[in-house]
Amino acid sequence: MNTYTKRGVHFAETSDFLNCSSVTLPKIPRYRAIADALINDIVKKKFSVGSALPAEAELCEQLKVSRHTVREGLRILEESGLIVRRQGSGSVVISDKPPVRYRQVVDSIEDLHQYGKESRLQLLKANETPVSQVMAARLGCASGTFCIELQALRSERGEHGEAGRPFALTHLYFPPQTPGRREKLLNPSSALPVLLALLDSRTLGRIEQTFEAVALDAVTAAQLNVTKNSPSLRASRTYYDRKGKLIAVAISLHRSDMFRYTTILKHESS
Amino acid sequence: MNTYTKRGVHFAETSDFLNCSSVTLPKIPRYRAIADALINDIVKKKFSVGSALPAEAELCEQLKVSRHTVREGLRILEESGLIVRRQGSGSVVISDKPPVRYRQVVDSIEDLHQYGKESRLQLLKANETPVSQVMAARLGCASGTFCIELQALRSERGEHGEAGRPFALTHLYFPPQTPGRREKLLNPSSALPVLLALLDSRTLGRIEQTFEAVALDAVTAAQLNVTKNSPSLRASRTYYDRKGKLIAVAISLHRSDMFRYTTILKHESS
DNA sequence: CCTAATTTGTACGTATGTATT
DNA sequence: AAATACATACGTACAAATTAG
Repeated sequence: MNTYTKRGVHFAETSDFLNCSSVTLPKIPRYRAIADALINDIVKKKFSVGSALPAEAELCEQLKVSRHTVREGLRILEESGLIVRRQGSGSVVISDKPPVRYRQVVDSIEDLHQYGKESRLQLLKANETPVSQVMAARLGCASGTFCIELQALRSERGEHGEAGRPFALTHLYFPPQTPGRREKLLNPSSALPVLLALLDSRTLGRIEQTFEAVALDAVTAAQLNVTKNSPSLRASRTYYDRKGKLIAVAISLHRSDMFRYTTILKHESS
Repeated sequence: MNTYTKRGVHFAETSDFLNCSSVTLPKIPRYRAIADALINDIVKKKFSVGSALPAEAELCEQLKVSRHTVREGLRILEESGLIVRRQGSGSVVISDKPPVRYRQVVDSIEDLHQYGKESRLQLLKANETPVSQVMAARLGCASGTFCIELQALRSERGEHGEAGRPFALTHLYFPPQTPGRREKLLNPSSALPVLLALLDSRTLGRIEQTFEAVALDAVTAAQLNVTKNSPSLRASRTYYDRKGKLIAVAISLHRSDMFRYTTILKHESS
């Protein structure tokens, strides 16, 4: 195949099976056909990951279509995560995997936690403790420094808003905070609003959650009103803001008979 | 606000703070401003869910911009899941929630199951059984009809490819199949390839998975080499094809000390 | 059932702005 | 500073789907 280099990046000629412009395809729009051809070229390694696609103007010429049509096609590749487009620079291939993906969409934090509106969060404790070695690693602070630890209980909501049966006990750990926020987090009356603000969708950028089954220790079992060694679903979540900075680590233990976690994954429509 | 009805749907005037066309905004493109204004109108309930947005041509007039610009703006609303656009019909508001979403992306089925390449799947049993009432509901077939049940064990992969310690026991249930596929699934030597083909990314459209903690019964505990009543992470998965037809139900029980499930959710960049 | 009007989809052309090289 | 390349934005025309009558 014909290849050449321009402005420091490697180029290649596009697939030319589109140039048979006399053939009128049944229903597929031109921009879709262009996208398919380019995707085909990428998965067939005619454009390797890291190399640039021909410029839009060049594609127009090669494919004998308007720039609008080319851009519409490139948009598909961009949305599929195959290329990135940068003004002044060009379009660069960033992946050669065909766009087969499944995704779980979570519309809100409440959605993520799946506790539902029929539950009630109650703050049990708020204190400052020296972090253990394991937690230090997870919180990204030196072991021995003081972190803020909150303990909260989530219960069914009764008819009149009072707490019903408890079903989840959560330990929350915060890395060292600014003095103002530290005060608020340690004060039981102001901690909950601050907590909700910190874990709000406007601040959150990424959440990592891990599920495992554990046997409950005696203390936690008592708090959840079950017998010692009952099986429990443990959800460990690490919250990061949009810049990637760690906000908090939360570890929740659930009564297995009252809580389960469901996700729905859908194939991305092409 | 001024409202009117046309072609059976309720309309309202758009926010007019964009009409001050003499004000040149610093950096925000016009299509973005139009999108923001429309989103604002939707969350402020000026357009209620289920009602139609003004036609593109009308928006052009109201906002004094070209149709291209309006369409670019509407595209943002569509990608955010706030509206659907239908040729010949119009754009209808389908949600008034601000577009805050998190997504988990799973690139493949292996990714979904998180067993890794260091594991080995071994078929234990394959038989046909009358479905219980609960399974009948889940499989969408009449209770009493025969379904195919497979039992498989997933183990660590040893140095030479042999099975190491087992860590997951999976029960698979298939609704009544065509005779040909039924034979293959019941034959231990051909079942695995068929299974993998059925749960391939080309056929799968949707997966629903639920996690909960359970205490292992004596039989399963023995198969996983742990003591009875050990806590176990149970993953129940229902697989559907792209048309929404149920393919199979799988229930996996895991050794809690050898398996946990992690998902990473990222905020969708706007 | 058919026709006309409406509305979005596709596609062309052109010009200018802005970031990168 | 100049050339290159993508982004934004104007305009026009026709196609295809839907809806109204």
